Amino acid sequence: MTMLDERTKKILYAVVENYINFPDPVGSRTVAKSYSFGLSPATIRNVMADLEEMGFLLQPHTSAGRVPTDMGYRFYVESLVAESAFLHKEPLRELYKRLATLRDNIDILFSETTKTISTLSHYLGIAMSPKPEVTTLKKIELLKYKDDKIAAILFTDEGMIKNKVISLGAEVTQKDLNRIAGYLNSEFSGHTFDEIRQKVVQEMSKEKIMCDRLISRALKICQEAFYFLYGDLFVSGLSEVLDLPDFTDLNKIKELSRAIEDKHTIIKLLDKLSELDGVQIIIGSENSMDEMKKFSIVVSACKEGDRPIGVVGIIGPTRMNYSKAIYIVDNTARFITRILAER
Amino acid sequence: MTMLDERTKKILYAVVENYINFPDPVGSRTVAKSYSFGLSPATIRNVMADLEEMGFLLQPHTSAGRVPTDMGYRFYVESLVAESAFLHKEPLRELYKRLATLRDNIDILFSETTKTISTLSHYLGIAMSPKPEVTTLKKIELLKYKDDKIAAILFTDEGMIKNKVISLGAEVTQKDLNRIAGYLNSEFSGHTFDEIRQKVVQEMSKEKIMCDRLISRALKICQEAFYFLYGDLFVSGLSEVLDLPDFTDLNKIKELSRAIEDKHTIIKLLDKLSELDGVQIIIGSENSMDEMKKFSIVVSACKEGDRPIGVVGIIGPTRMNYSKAIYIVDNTARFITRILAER
DNA sequence: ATTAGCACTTAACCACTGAGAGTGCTAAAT
DNA sequence: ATTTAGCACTCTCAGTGGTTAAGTGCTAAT
Repeated sequence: MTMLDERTKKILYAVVENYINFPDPVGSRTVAKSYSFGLSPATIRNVMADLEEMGFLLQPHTSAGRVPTDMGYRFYVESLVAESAFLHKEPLRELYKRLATLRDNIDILFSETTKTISTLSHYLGIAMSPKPEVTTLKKIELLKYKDDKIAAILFTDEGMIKNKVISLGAEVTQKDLNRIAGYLNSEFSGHTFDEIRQKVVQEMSKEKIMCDRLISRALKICQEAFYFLYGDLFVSGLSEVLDLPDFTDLNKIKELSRAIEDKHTIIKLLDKLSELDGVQIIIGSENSMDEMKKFSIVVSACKEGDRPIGVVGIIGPTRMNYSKAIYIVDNTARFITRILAER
Repeated sequence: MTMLDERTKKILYAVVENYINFPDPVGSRTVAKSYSFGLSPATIRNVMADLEEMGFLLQPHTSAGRVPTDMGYRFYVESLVAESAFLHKEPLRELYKRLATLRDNIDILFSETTKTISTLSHYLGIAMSPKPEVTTLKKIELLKYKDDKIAAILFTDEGMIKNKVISLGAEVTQKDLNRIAGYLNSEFSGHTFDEIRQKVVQEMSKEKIMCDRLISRALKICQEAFYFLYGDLFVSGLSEVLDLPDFTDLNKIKELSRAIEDKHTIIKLLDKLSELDGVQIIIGSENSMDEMKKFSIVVSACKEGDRPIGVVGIIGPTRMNYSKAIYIVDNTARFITRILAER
């Protein structure tokens, strides 16, 4: 990381903070006045010119003040994280009370969590249940549904319940289903969905096993049941962000709405992030998705031991109140982690 | 309905259609030219002035052409419906093929349907599963989940599967759960969720019954299970509508996004509409929700016999291609109805 | 090294203008 | 009695120029 002397840093932080609070390019005069450095605007100007040269700031046009670049925000955020500035605040427990009552129904819990996050932050709240790769099966139940159709109910260790209707092509009795379920549970419970998929493919290639009608049927059911299950992504608060001065540009709105409608790419991104610990921050162009290069993401995984059981976070403009965002995300993730652990 | 002579009607329709195709106020010249009435602009002007007086058209400003009012659109749409203009087109079967494969998992079916509708129409696609008032219980299964928690799996005649985790406060064996489920099924299957809720309240007031530990426990489970289940609303295609010239106004976008984020009010509206047959159209100010007074809604219920099993539709600007919208909604609703019936 | 002073740049605002589109009205034509 | 041509009028829109205010970079003095 580039080394900056203390004074230069302070001025950079001042610019960033001022811009976060007031969405106008900030000039040397403003910095000199509001942050009592005991320096004249002229000196500040020199420093700001240096900062611009180094790529931390830029001028929208010659006669305007400066605005942080993504690199500028990054530098600022690193200092926040280093000082854990966001930890010095009150926890939000009060506001989460309602969420605690939803602990047993994880989908609703996550979707409500996004609403809480978005009203708290005035940015987009996001939450995602774990990706199937790491979801471990607790129990599978098979219920006769109608004619040749059965319902497979999958219980995961993370507390999700997924159900899927499967057409078998031939009627099966509930008794048989119970035996099949018993077999599947003994074989697969405790394994991740990914492992199960692989195992199924392996097993199905063995001829001996496939001769057993029951087992072969069981494996086919399994293949169906675990096919194309993915983490659910919840997003809310679009109307919140539309009130921000950052979103007066119609194109930016379009990009954002395209990004959140094409959930797939966001899911992929969050999947990656869900493996890391603590609050993760991605600022503007650091983002690999094109549609997201004008936005920042602040997320944190909820973990049970080492296993991720969900991700919560915020999407907002790069001109985001990172301190507040980190604080909210960190608190929420800890809270969700806690109530899911107590479950 | 106001009586208009044939020529006046034709001119009104011409204005509406032109405006739907080109989003600029339409002038007398344009009408005279493009719709070969054999009339001069001056005559058209007189007629248009009449139409304005009657409230079918209005001028954004003195020197502009005319734009239809909601009443103008209404009159136009009535004529479309009367002639079933939208029926003379090819059915969309090809495009629906993918949807048919999802018939067993109604939530995914509905959410994918909204995507299909929005890409076809370039407006917002909406779909909703039936409200609990009319949803009838097919079967309830109770599964032991963890400690004192059980999972209730509700199968409905409409093909939905809902699950809910319930804390009992005391452990119960799976055997007991099966007996409880048996009791609940014999009592309640075939009834709507609403009826069940009422019945539960009634039963619970009878002292004799509540003495039976099993039954009292069963009723408590039921009360929990059927509490706060509501129809799921799916919406997609926001990025589609943002490309329309009607949505250059940021405020309009805000209103729309507020409306679709506050799903509750839309759900209430669709609930009402789901009881009616055929395509229902609500134009702008006809809408009772304030946030929706600048938009139009075209919906159709999917029914199995008399029972609504879902609603599909479109939300778009009042300057909507109603003919196309009606056509898409009508076709989609019929298609969904059909594949759900074959199920 | 810092700062005061000053010339310079630019966006934002405003008033003004002319072109263009479309109207309503009146008087002529059918 | 309708329809139409003609014309004056109205209003938006895009472009122009001038002014202001903010903020800069540079230079020379501190």
